Amino acid sequence: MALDGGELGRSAYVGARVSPQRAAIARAADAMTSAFSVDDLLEAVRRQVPGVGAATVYRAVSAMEASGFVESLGVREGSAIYARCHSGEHHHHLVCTGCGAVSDAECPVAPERYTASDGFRVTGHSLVLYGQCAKCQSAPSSISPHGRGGGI
Amino acid sequence: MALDGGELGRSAYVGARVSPQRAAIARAADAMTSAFSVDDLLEAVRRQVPGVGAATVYRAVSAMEASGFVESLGVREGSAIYARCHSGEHHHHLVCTGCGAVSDAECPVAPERYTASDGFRVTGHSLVLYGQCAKCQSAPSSISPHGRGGGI
DNA sequence: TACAAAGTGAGAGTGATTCTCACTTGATGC
DNA sequence: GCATCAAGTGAGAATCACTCTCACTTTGTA
Repeated sequence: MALDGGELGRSAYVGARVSPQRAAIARAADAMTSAFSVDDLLEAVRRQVPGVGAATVYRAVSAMEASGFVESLGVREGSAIYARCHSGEHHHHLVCTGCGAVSDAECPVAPERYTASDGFRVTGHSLVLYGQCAKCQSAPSSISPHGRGGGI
Repeated sequence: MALDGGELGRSAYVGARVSPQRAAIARAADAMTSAFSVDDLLEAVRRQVPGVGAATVYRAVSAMEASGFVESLGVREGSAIYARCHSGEHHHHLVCTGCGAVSDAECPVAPERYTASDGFRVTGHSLVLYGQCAKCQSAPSSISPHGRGGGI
């Protein structure tokens, strides 16, 4: 990303004020190469801006999620995890089960393959892809999907 | 489902003991027509077996999830929600945003459409489809997907 | 510069989930 | 039928993520 703090802040908090704390939170989120929890983010932010409160980070994460700057990937070890969205388009995330690295992926859902049972009209979906990044393809896994992930 | 309590219990708790409490929990889960929280399940079970502890239901839900009898659909209003899986095959769930009704759906993910970026090898995925059941297609929605669900 | 709205930090509160422990029950072998 | 042991149970305490409140500060705008 080639955005400075101000640009980053404005794209992270669309229609809201960008305080120094929020700018730091956006920078920290942007710097994350893997999926992160609010706690990870808080720790990273406090390295830049000591004294930032947990409530501030929770509020900022909600705002960034509303702006599409980050996306929730579900829950890991009891806490919500997020990933930075580099694309404004509809897309999903590939999460490495080895190191937690996240990258954006095109949406592989083929709407024509829905079984239109019981008159159900599908309007949206939530998808996370799990697998292994190039680095981890010989290492054991540490993150598990919250559903049964197997068998694409 | 045409399974009696014992059959149901054995399919819900593969390789584990089936106590009367667990059988009741499996029956209650089986009777759920929509997505349910542990609290919903606890309430339903207590109508059959008063005095069942919350910890027992949490343990039973974990066991049922491990057996593939139910599947976690993520989080709604701060608590985990689950749906009964009627198919042992790889499948997903259609969740009605109006009434919470859940039905099984074939997997609409087309593996050939992955963008194989950075050498990432995809081994699994977690997908929930949102929309409206036939009954709700003229009513307002109440459940929201945890990610941005739009734009299939 | 003044002002209103929005953001902040601290800490208490809430609620879901897990853990512990003494007790009970089920499965198994004899 | 009985003994044994592992697994399950219920109660309640503990934990932890997250939210809420409140007094104060900062930001954007006119």
